[in-house]
Amino acid sequence: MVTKAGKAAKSAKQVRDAEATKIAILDAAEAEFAQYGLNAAKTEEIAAKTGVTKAMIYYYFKSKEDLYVAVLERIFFGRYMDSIQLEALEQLPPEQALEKLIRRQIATDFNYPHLGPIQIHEALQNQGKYYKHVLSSDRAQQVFGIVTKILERGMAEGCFRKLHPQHTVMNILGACNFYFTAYENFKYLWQGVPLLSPEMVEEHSQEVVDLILAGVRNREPRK
Amino acid sequence: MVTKAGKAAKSAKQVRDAEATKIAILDAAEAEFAQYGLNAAKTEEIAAKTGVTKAMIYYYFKSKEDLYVAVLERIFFGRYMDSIQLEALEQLPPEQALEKLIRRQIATDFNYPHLGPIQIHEALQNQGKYYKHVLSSDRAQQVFGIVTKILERGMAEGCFRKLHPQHTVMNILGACNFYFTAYENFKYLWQGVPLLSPEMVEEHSQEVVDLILAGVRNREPRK
DNA sequence: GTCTATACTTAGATAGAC
DNA sequence: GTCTATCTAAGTATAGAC
Repeated sequence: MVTKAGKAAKSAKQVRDAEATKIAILDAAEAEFAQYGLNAAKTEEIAAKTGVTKAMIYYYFKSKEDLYVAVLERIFFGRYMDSIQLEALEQLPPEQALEKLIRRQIATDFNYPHLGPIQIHEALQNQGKYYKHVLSSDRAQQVFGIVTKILERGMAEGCFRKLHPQHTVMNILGACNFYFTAYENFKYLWQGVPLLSPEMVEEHSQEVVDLILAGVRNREPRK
Repeated sequence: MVTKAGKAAKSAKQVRDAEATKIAILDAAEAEFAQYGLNAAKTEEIAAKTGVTKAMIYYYFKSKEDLYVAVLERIFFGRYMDSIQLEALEQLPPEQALEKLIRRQIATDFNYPHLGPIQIHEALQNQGKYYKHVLSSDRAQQVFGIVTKILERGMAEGCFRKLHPQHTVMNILGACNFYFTAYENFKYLWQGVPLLSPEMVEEHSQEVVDLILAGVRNREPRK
C-alpha cells in the first residue's frame, strides 16, 4: 500500500523533506520487492517509481540489501501486526476467534497486497535469511503463539476435534493466501472470473470461513 | 527433480551427447528458476550447475527466455500432469476422489519441489505471462475441469454441502501447497520442527485430508 | 538533501577456434 | 557439440557539484 505522506511529498516536486523522501523510497521499494524479490529488484526502478534518483536510495539506505531489510521490517511490524490484531482474539470463544482470524488475514492480504508476495519471495529466494530475525523475535513468537493457543483451547473445550495445531495454522494460512498468490496464474485458467473484485474477495472470505470451521469442528461433543 | 539421464551424461565428462546435455541444462535451469524466477536467475549459474559453459545454453535454447519456457512446459506437461493423474479420479465416489486428489497433490509437491516455486514466481514476477499458453491449453482446461466436476458431482449426490467449486479448488490447493512454499520462513517460527521430513509430510497429507473432507462434507444428507 | 556523472561489476549474448 | 574469448547492456554503488 502506498503511504499518503510518500505520494504527497513527491508529487509536490523538489520539496526537501527527508522523512517524506524516505517513506516514498520505502513505498516504491515495497512494490518492487513484492513483484521481484530481493535479487531481481532493481534500484533503478525503485528510484524511477519514487521520482528521485538512485543516489538518494544509497544516501538513505546505504545498500539495496539494507533497503530490503527496512521494507521487510516495516511491512511485518508496521503493517501486518497492526492489521491482524491477534491479541484481541484471545478472549473470544475459539470458533469466533478462528472466524475473525480468517477474515482479518484475508482483509490484510487484500489491503496490503505486497505482504504475501514479499514473504514468499523471501522464503524461496533467500530461504528466509533476512526474515529470520523478524520471525524469531519475541513479538512474532508471542503473536503466532496466540493462534496455536486458540486451536488448543478449542480442543480442550471440546468444540474443535483433535488437530495438529501447527499443521492447522499452515493450512488455514494457505487457504487464505493462495487465492492472492496464485491469482495471476488462475486468471488464465478461469477466464472471465473477476477473482480480485471486492465481491469475490468477500466470497473468498466466506468460503474459507465455512470450509475451515466445518473442517475443525468437533462432531461428537462430550456430554 | 534431477533427471537421471542428465546427471549421468554430465558426470561421465566430455561425452558428446546432445540429448543428455539438453536435459542436464533443463534440470539445472529448473532448480535455478525455482529459486529465483525468470528475472533473477542467472545463465552463468545454470551453466555452472550443469557442468557446461554458458555458450551451450544459447546453442540449445537461444535465450534465457526460451529456456524458461522450455522448463515451464516440461514441468507442467511432463511432470505435473503425469503425476497428478486426474483422469483416474473421475470414476471414483466424490469423497474418495477428493482424498486421492489431495494426497497426490502433496506427493507431487514433495517429489517435484521445483513445481510450486516455479508457478509462484511466474505468477508474481511475470503475472503468468509465460504460463498463459500452458494454462489456457485444452489439456489444462480439461484436466482442471475434472476437479471442478468432482466437487459438483459431490454436491449433486448430496455428500458435499453447497460449495463454490472454484473457491474450493483454490482453497484445497492452498492448504496443500502453502506448507512447502512457506517452509523456509516457518522454520524460524517453529524452530526444531522438521517440517520437510517424510514423516511430517505424511502428517501434513493426513491433516489436509481430514480438514478438507470434514470441511466439505454434507451434515444434513437428503432422505 | 538532491542531482549529475561516472567507476565498477556482473550478466546476457555472440564469434570463432577446436 | 563444446569451449574460450569477448562484446555489450544493465545494474550496484560512489564522488562531487549544487
